[in-house]
Amino acid sequence: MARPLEFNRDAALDRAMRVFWRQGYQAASLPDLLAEMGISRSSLYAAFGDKRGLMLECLDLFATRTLQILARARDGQPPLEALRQFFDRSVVDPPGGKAEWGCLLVNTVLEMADVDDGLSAHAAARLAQVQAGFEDCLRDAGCPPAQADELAAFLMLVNQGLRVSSRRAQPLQARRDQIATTFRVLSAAIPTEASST
Amino acid sequence: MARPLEFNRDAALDRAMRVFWRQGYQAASLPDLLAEMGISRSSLYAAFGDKRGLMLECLDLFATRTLQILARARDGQPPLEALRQFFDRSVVDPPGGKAEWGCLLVNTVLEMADVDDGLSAHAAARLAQVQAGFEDCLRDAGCPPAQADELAAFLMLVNQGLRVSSRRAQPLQARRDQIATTFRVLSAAIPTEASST
DNA sequence: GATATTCTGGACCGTTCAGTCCAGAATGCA
DNA sequence: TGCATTCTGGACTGAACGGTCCAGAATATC
Repeated sequence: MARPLEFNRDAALDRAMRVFWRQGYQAASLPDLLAEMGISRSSLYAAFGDKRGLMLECLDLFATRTLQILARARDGQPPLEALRQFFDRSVVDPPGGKAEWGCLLVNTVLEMADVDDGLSAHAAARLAQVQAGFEDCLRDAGCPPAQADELAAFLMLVNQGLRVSSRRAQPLQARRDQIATTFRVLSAAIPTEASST
Repeated sequence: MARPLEFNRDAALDRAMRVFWRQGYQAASLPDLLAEMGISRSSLYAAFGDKRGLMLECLDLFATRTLQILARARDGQPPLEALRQFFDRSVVDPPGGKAEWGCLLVNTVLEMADVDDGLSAHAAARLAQVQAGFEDCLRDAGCPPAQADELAAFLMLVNQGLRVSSRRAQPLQARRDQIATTFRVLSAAIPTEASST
């Protein structure tokens, strides 16, 4: 009944996600977050509980966005080509800056393992959802279930590796080559109609 | 000329490396390190400068050990089989506990990117040395130079991915399968005499 | 055994952290 | 216009951080 306005919660969450994405959970201080989100301490604690709760929501948001990117790539395109496009996009799309930030889920799994197992496990679970998305895609491409499972795990392996590469100083072309190698090698292993090249 | 004894510097460094390996740079507090190393604050600062200097030495130690493992695997064994053994060992060898800690270099590249670029770059440079070791191995296996470069990058990609997997809750068998898939797929791509399977 | 030199335990420092709290600003309703 | 209610900036708190310092323990030489 009074002062119904706040800030835009979704926008603030999006900003917070970028801070965690770039700096990691521990190095993202409250002042860092507040400055980027453009709100004050009280507002953050009222809206998100605490730093850890905010992080959990950021992990969910990141996973949702990742799954959306995959779903969009699948729209009206052969499944293998969709996967290739997903990987290409993941390497080329810097969030705005000049340097890549990798994958928030991968970053968090590594940073928080043996530090906050709950956070690490939460990120790992979201990563498993993405892997399930790969598997779905491969079944669509004609893989028998057992092989779809195996190759989805392999694709997740490559995805994880790429996200590490993107935080090393490697030039963009090197990562593109790694993707090309992966799909060249992968196409040869799939007994269905292969994608281009 | 007086009190020449200290603690064993190498042993202390080895202990410190394990703490950084398990917990990461930021979460490893001085009390954590001192307790594990069994020395006191003064001794640490006298011997290693500061926390960051200690970390740099730990990164070097880890890289040296990793290269030694690869060199030992190459001894009297076909190069491709040596690579496979290197990966198998890296997955099976837990440092003592029940959970895997991944790779200190990979962990550090991710954790410290955009937080302490110097540390991240140092770890990345050591990772490049390991990649050069892969490349050397592949040339030995009969790969032409250009392909050795490409496949070494691919192997490093897989290595990075595996180190992430090992910090997720995935069962050991899943990671073994990922390695098997990788080498099955890799063998098909090498135009030399392939390794077993 | 005395002394000079080096090492070590632990108290101490300023800084920064995540989280709490309250006074005051802002708004919907009457 | 005035009140009830909700939001917000910023001061504040206790704890933990990395790093410094010094008094005292320990030893090689004489």
